[in-house]
Amino acid sequence: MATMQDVARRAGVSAKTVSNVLNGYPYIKESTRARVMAAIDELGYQMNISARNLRAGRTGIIALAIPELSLPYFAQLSDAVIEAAATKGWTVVIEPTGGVRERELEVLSGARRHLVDGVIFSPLALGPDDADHLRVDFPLVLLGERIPHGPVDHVTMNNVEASRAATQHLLDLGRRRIAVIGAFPGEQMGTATVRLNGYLAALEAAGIERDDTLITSPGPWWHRTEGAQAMQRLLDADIRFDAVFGFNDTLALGALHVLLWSGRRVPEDVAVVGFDNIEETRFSMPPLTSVEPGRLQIARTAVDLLAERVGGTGPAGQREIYADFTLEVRESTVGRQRSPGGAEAVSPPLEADPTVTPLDAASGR
Amino acid sequence: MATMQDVARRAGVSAKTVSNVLNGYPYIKESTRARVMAAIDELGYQMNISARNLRAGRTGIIALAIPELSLPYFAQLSDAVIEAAATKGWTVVIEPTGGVRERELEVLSGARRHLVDGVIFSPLALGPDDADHLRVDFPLVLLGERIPHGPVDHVTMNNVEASRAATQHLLDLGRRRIAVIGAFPGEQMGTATVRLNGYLAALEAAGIERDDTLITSPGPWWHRTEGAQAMQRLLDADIRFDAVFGFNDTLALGALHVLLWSGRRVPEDVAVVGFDNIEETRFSMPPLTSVEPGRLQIARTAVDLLAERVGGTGPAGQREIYADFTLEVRESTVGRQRSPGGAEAVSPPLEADPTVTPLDAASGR
DNA sequence: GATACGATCTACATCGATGTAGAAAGCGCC
DNA sequence: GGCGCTTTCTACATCGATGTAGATCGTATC
Repeated sequence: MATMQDVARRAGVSAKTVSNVLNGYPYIKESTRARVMAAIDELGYQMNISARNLRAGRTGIIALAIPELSLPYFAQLSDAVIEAAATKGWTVVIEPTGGVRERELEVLSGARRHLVDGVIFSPLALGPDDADHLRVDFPLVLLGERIPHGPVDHVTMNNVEASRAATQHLLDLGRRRIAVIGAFPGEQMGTATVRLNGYLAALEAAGIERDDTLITSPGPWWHRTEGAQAMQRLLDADIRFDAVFGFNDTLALGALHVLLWSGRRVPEDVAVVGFDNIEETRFSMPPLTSVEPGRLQIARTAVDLLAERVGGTGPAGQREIYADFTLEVRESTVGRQRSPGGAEAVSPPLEADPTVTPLDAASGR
Repeated sequence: MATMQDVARRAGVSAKTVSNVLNGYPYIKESTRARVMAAIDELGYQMNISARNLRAGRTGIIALAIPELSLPYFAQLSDAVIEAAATKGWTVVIEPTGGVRERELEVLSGARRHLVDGVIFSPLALGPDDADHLRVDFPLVLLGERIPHGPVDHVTMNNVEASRAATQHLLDLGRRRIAVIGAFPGEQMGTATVRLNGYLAALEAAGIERDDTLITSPGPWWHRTEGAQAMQRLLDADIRFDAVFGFNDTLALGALHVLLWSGRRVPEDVAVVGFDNIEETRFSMPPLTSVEPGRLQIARTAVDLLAERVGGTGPAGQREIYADFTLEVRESTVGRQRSPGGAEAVSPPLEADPTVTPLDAASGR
């Protein structure tokens, strides 16, 4: 494979001049630049990244450490991070930790310090007590709410506010007995805790008393099946409610399914809200109202913060940034909104959604 | 950061000796090795990957080019590839092409030739006519069925056989009118085509005549909603059928939903089969019988083949490898299988499944 | 005691791009 | 004619690990 030397020889200049051309050094005659570019083309020259990295002390690669790609939220987040990183000329390696404590600590041990310029880390096993482990000697940006006020830059969303808004939406619709699916008493700090707080805050502001029979704790697993079971228990216990708030979409979808199964009408009898705005929410029947956590913004912000750290710019202290959430209101709370044309169909609407491209929707293979 | 020289000085040996220790060179006195290891520990030395790569001409990184991480199949495949690569000491960068032709061609242009040792490529936009583009000068392994007999190593599953087996399973249950969801007449070659072929082969072997009213073409998008719509059209048209074969799981799940909604019993009135064995199939109600395409095997095989090419071993000609599929039989075709204990529940069974870890199931965040 | 050989270690060049320092050429100006 | 300045380009060392060639020291062999 051709090297910079080869190009230089062919263009009749020094290797450094080729380097200068490629790096946009200004003091180069147009004729020289043209000769160099021609030589590059003719030889099909491509720069050796390893050599450049060795010189520069940078690799142009960042790591994204997440629990698992199989979780839709993280898959979609990864897509967004890869895209954001690409605009900076960065490549991303994804490091699935499995949410295993040991492997999360390994991420922080810097085993890949030399491979990557920085790390974006979304812990699942580590908690507030592990904040000290975050004092590492490489650029690090933290995601999520497991470690609220650690010593590093942190991007998250305002879960409390988002959860409060989702609850408020239900209150605004006149619902007064709102069941919760997803509480997790065993948790020291995390998603379940903050989302419950938001829910309680909304109730309190509305002057509604907390009713613990409405708050179900399906455990740490937040699959459809747990949502379904929790809903079944509510129904079996004859608890009365007119709305359900699932702390993530899969819980909500599981609950939705059991509701319909049991003959309830959604949203007439029971309104349902989820959280995360995974793609499936648009395709459930009825489509599920959900909180969009600002995935894209989180991804971009995390990459930007990391870039500043890598570049040595940015303030001394750590930063906390909250992405903007939005509530995506769909039929599961407000019912069929008859459009002017008034098309009728059993399946959910098919309008193009900005985040749905043909590809996104392509075959499962 | 400490270099090999620093370690060498501290241990009182030459840099090369440190290198030899780290690379398992056999002729080293135990005492020397110990001193070196001690020095490494004391200095917290970590090897500079860029330098090693420059010397070795390898990077230890491979690229995985896929359409989108948001598609569950590819997310799960990526997880598997990352894991398989890790056992070889390789790191994976994922390159989402969006299924866009241009970006797929860019993958083959070798823009990252110097960053990665090889590429595993699952095309979506490219087809059989593009086979020539696959003649690249870096190690490449192809996945999927878009380009059946290209000039490079190829790992796929036997879609025809798998599809035939799924159909046969329905035939074995006594079903004779099997509706298909997922045909795609516009396709030159691809998943829809080969799976339809398998279906037709099974019918023919059973002496059942093809009935085109049973074969629906929901288009290139294979979401739940398309499955639901296709099923609705079948019902509206009063087509009679006793089984449904969805060419992927989301199509099947959408169809399943409409079936239940319309009052059909599954599987008593209609048996349903999907394809891909995505995690959700275990959590639908009833759980969905589906073809497991051998994801893990595909991932491992692809990495192995690539390793051979990178290492320069392996035969001259290209290889075609078909991963073993299995049919995961669940309630959507055979109904509730009463276990000896005979527990009864509305929700799907909760037995631990080897592929479901607590993490895999953890919160959506 | 000389030779051969294995075990153990080292010096040095090398991979390819780039930072540093400075050379060469052209131009304006006193 | 000499000085200073800008533009354009080059030589060389350097980043850190490793392949190559070979030095050194024992020990076994005859």
